Amino acid sequence: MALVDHSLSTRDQILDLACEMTQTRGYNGFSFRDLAAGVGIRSASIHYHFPTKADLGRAMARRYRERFAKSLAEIGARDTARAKLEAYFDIFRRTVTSEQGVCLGAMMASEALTLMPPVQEEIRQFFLENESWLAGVLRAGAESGELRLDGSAEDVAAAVFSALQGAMVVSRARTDKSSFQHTCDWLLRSLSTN
Amino acid sequence: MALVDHSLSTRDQILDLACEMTQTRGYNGFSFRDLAAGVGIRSASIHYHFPTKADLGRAMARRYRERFAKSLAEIGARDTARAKLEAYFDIFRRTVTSEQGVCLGAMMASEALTLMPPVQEEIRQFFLENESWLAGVLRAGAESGELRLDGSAEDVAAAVFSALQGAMVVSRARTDKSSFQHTCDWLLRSLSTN
DNA sequence: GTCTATAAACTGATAGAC
DNA sequence: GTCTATCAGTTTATAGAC
Repeated sequence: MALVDHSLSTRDQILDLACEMTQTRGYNGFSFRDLAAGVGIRSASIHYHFPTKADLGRAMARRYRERFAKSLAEIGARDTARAKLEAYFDIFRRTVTSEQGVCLGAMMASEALTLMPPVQEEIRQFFLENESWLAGVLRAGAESGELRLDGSAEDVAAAVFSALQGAMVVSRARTDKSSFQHTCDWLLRSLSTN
Repeated sequence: MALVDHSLSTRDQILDLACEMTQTRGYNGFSFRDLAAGVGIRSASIHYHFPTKADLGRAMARRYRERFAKSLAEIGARDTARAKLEAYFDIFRRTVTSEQGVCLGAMMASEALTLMPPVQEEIRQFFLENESWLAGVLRAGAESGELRLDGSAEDVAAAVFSALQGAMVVSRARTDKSSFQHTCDWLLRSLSTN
């Protein structure tokens, strides 16, 4: 578990560990003491950086969303729709394989009723940005003849996004971890014209 | 929240409420006191029916799996593959619309690292049974010419199941709740020959 | 079966010294 | 920024009366 990069600021170490624990155990599955033990300080010191757990939750969700937005902008520079989709799928595959966790957005959405409204809003925005980006990629791919869409770009984007999120969750309960990759492959086949 | 059928045995009332709270708030998002308050007894009395929370978790997971197996057997008697798939999707849509929650299996898989191994095993089995049933439906539909599969029945089953699970999670963070239905529709279109 | 009473551990959080 | 010390509230769980 819980390896932290001690060259980072304490605040970033806390944020990193909190994200990892949320993605693997859930927001209600770790405590300030867990964070303190991982970072190597006392739990009271966590409150200096994040007064309440809700503050920590909001900071996690916002940073995750912002980093994702940056990644999407980078991936958007690729040539083909297929290359963009593959790079996008790769982000989530790294989460599944390295951390053994699920998307922070999916985990927080699952536990949304136990979270403060500002955190819920960050997650809602995260989903919107992902589906909007995906819809753009799909639309362009369909117009260039590279992809075929069985429905509006928005609906297909929501379905593809849902499939990825679900594949991460399902993969956790499986001994055979290759199911995530199989679902990615199937999605690409379903969207391809040839 | 939390309306319980008082004509049932106390044990079943506890189980019902525990399932609902797990599906809406997560396994680590409710306490014995919450259950006691909902059922109308004291938290100590919960321990008479379920000595530990792990026992409660195992009972929830097992009952959910068994009820699902019964539903799958019933749905399997329908005529066409399409009718079976629609009835199957309906099970999950009821979860999304009425309880505003996600599948118990998905929630417990997300929080798996905080659960005892016997509970994890129930969830693993639940996923296997669902995907196996789905693969059977898809295979029969493909052989009869009703469906077209872009891949093995097992892989497509895993992808469809993932998409449904993910659609429930995503739907929770959305103001527009119709996204679940749109994903179901897209799945049916993607699998249909006409 | 449910109750009261209680335990022991843990939770998020604060005050104040260094 | 981090510490010690401490708080009030909550958690799962047990003992024993009714």
